Amino acid sequence: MTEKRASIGARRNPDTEAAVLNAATQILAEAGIAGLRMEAVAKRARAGKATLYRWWPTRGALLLAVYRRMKTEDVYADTGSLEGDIAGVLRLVFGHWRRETGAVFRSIIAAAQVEPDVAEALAEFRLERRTALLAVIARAERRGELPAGLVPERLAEAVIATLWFKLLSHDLDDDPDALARVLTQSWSKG
Amino acid sequence: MTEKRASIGARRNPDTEAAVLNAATQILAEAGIAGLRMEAVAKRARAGKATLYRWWPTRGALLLAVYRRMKTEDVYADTGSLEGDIAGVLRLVFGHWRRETGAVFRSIIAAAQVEPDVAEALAEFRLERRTALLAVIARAERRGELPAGLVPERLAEAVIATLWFKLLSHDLDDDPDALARVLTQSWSKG
Amino acid sequence: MTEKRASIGARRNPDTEAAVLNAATQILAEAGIAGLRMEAVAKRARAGKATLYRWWPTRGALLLAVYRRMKTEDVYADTGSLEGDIAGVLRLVFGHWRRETGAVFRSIIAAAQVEPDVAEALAEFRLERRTALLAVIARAERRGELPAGLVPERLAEAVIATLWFKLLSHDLDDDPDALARVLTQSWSKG
Amino acid sequence: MTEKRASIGARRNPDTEAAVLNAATQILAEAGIAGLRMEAVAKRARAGKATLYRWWPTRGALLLAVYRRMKTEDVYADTGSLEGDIAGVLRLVFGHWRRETGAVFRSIIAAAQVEPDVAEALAEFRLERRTALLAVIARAERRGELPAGLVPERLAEAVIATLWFKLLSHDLDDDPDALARVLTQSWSKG
DNA sequence: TTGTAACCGAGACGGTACGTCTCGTCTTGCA
DNA sequence: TGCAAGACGAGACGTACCGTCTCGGTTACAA
Repeated sequence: MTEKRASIGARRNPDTEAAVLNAATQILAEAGIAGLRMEAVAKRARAGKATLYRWWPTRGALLLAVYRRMKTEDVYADTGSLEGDIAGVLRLVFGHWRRETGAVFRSIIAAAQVEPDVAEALAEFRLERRTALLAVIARAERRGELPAGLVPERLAEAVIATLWFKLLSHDLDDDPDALARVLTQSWSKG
Repeated sequence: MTEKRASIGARRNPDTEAAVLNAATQILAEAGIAGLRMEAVAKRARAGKATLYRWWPTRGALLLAVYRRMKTEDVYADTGSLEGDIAGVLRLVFGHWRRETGAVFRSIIAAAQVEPDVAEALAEFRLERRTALLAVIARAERRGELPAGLVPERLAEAVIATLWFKLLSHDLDDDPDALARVLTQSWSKG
Repeated sequence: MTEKRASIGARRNPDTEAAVLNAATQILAEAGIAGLRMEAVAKRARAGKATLYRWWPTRGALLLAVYRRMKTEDVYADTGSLEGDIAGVLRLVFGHWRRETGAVFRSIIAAAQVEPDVAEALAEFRLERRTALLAVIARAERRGELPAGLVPERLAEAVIATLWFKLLSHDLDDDPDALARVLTQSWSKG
Repeated sequence: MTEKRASIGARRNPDTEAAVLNAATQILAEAGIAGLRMEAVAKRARAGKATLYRWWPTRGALLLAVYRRMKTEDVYADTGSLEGDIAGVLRLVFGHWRRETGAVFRSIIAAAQVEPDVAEALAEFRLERRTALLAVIARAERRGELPAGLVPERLAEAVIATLWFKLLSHDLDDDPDALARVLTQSWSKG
């Protein structure tokens, strides 16, 4: 990393952005969302407060930027069955959240209740996840696996609801297979 | 309202408690959780800040007290079928939340991510609801309605997950019947 | 001491008074006048705040009561000369103040700048001391020791001024003989 | 007056300092030291409390700043005799104190009993005055006016003691000439 | 003998001020 | 010329005491 960042002209300095996001990520890890103070982030990043406010006008904006940088592109593997695929999704997301991003996403849900821009971004995240899940369900449909009457959108939402609920309940160690079984109602097929 | 509240001796004054909870409820309605400042509550209730902190040491404690006072004892009607019963539960809770308590409960979920005491109380609420739902499911079991393999606790949790998700997604006007159908997998019976 | 003091009927309880003054004295010794809080005195004395305020309505009143209880009746010895007598007075008062009452009297002077009742009591103390000093000077006059033109009241005041000044300057270890020499102008006689 | 003061960059704003000291001076004049509350000063000066505490961490520091700004450079006139010079000093100081600074200096003496930084500043004031008085006495010595055995430092201290005593006794209207006569023992020369 | 009056400890009450903290805005001076 | 540095006004935070009050109980004295 450059020892001394400064202006690179009349445009955003990527070094500064990186320093700020790193600082915010560290602080989040150390002190949680309650410790994520604009002033502290600026100080730790050796950035001016004005600079911070210029690019991330609210705590929520900063939070979102951190999360976006952490988020990896999930690829949902094909296990050959809907139940297995859903279990895979749960396992994958729980894994990410347990390792690092869980606390941040939890904070985003909390912040979304207060800051409208975060609420908007959260809605967008939800839709993104929904789209990905619909692809998984469509795959099962192509396999002819879907029971009659199942509405893909409803199932996708139920999966997201389960994910959020487990995150907010601090219960990310629950069994993804059991959860997937409930969601896909496999008992009805026995 | 009493013109003059004050000490009634070396013990808690119920008038003061009522005044504080009323003030907090009003402020929550007017300004949301972000406007729920201890200072503002004390001022509006014409109570001293020390009094406030004596009985409700954190914003979360106050929030919980407000919610507890608003909460009515839900009685889940017997509709004759599990799907109908679950739909009834969703309809009832959505109704309450839409009318008044939704914003407060949303705030509680948000606050629970920061304040441990709120988190604890929220966990307790969750268990309470779970117990009530298990009673509904047990009723269905007695009717011989439950599919083989269904784990009541899992279903109960799925219902709560749906409730929370819809609350946090500001989607309390969704169709309870459709949601209940997904939760109880009625398609498998068609 | 009685384990539990309480009312002894419709009259003042001397045990309570003693407990309060003891508590106040201890607190003054430990924490100075800044630590002399009504609340702290009541707690330490195991007395109710109402009781405290009934008998000592202000901090100043309490301060005065403590000082009055500590003050001993000074007897100014006859050394045979005015200068010696004055030196004796200084030595005696400095001794008292150094040992214990100095801090309290300093607090009284400070409190007198704020609370009128303390100011009044301080004026009274001043007069008391003046009277005692005038007796010493009168003794010298009877010995024919007084220079022509000396106004006894002026000398008495100068002695008190010196006492106060040394107390407020935290300089109670200064030499009483040297001070007495200046006050009685012995150089003029050599 | 400027309508709106604010930051002038990363350094102290003299306008703010002036506003604060003006506010403090006014409040002292109106309500005395008991009314000199940090909160009130901040409000009246339209300054933030943080700003106040940044530059004047204690009430004593504020008091000192006010006094220093009020203090004028005393020039002690040469009357041709020691007694006259001392009388002049007393008259001059009494005059200042009567007009305006007396209450403030009294407050400083009181505050010095509680706050160590004020005590320190007071000691400094004392030394300053002592030095000025020693110059007056040296002038008399050059005139050959000083009695044998007179210790200039002792006389200087006696003058200061008299000044303080009269201030604390609210007796600034006493006759400077009579006081000077006692201090310089003119009776011994008659 | 029985009020009843004043005392007592306790501590809740509405308040005020404290000193700290964070916010978001603003200049300035350095690089 | 863009950024770090940080001063600024504003005001909420949680704490500490203030002086007043009511409580429930105790004791002494008057009726």
